[in-house]
Amino acid sequence: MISKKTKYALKALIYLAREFDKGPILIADLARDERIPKKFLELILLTLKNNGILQSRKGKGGGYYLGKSPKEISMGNVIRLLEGPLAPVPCVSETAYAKCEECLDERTCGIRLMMKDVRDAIAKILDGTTLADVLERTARAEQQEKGVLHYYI
Amino acid sequence: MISKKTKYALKALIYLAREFDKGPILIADLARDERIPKKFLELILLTLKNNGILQSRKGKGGGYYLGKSPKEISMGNVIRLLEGPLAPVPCVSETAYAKCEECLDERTCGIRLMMKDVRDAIAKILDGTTLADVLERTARAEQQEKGVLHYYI
DNA sequence: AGTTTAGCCTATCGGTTTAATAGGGTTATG
DNA sequence: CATAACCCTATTAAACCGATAGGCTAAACT
Repeated sequence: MISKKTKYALKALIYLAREFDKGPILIADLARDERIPKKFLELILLTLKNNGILQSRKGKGGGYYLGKSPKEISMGNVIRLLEGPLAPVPCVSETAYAKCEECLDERTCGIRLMMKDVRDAIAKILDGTTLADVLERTARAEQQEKGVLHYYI
Repeated sequence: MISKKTKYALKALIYLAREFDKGPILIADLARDERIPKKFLELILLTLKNNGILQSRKGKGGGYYLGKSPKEISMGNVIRLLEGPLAPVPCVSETAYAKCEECLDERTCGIRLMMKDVRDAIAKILDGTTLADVLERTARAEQQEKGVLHYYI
């Protein structure tokens, strides 16, 4: 299960994507609208900024905004920043490989082979989905909901 | 990342599968051979037993053994017992659904739609892999290693 | 220049989870 | 009936999570 921190980050990014090209957004506004503890959100936005996902401006009229287009921000990238590697065991991670201490022979470990499949499946989806894709799916689902509502009323 | 507890469980199951139909195995032997803290292993084997994966016999000549054939033990089942739901967010879990507190409209949440894909991909692999499959992949990898070794010697 | 605004940074805290240990209790078998 | 071996509850230390506190720094407007 992913942490609240990561969920907050994703919600913040979606919020900022919706306001893309409309100038900086205040932490306070974002926190209020998405019901995220302000001080906690500060830390999250800061790490996103330090990793090139976001940019910021200080002082009056400042705030946070996307550092690049929603099409260039992959969910895999964001989740790795906040949650760590996608792999279920360190010995199959592509971005943060580490030997499993308790493993005797990594090359013939059956668990590892299975977990590699799992990691690849997760990475394929998360690295292949951009912030723009998430927005689009949301918009499509909203359209569909409206259609269903109309039908029943 | 999965916990040590789950890794220990998987190693223990593989060990017991190798000794399938050869009578009960002592916790102490398993702990020694797989380098798992004995008391910790006791708890793990107990929960596996309480969930029908293992069986045990008490008293002299006792020990643990598989409750069913390796072909009937799915990795998904085992991992869920020790690690909890496979889903990355509770709102897409099939076995332990729960509403995400912070979610305003679940039906149109783009994150949820993406996470559902992730869950399905993970579940497809883990529920589709049995203990017997893991043993077989290990055996195959060992054969290949031997072949490579032979070639180089 | 000075003041306000708003992000930047470090430290801390209570609560929960993880990994491991302790210490007996219970049950079946020889 | 003694003993081997599993069964069960409680406790611990360390790590992590979610959240908060409090000041620092930089930018902008007057």
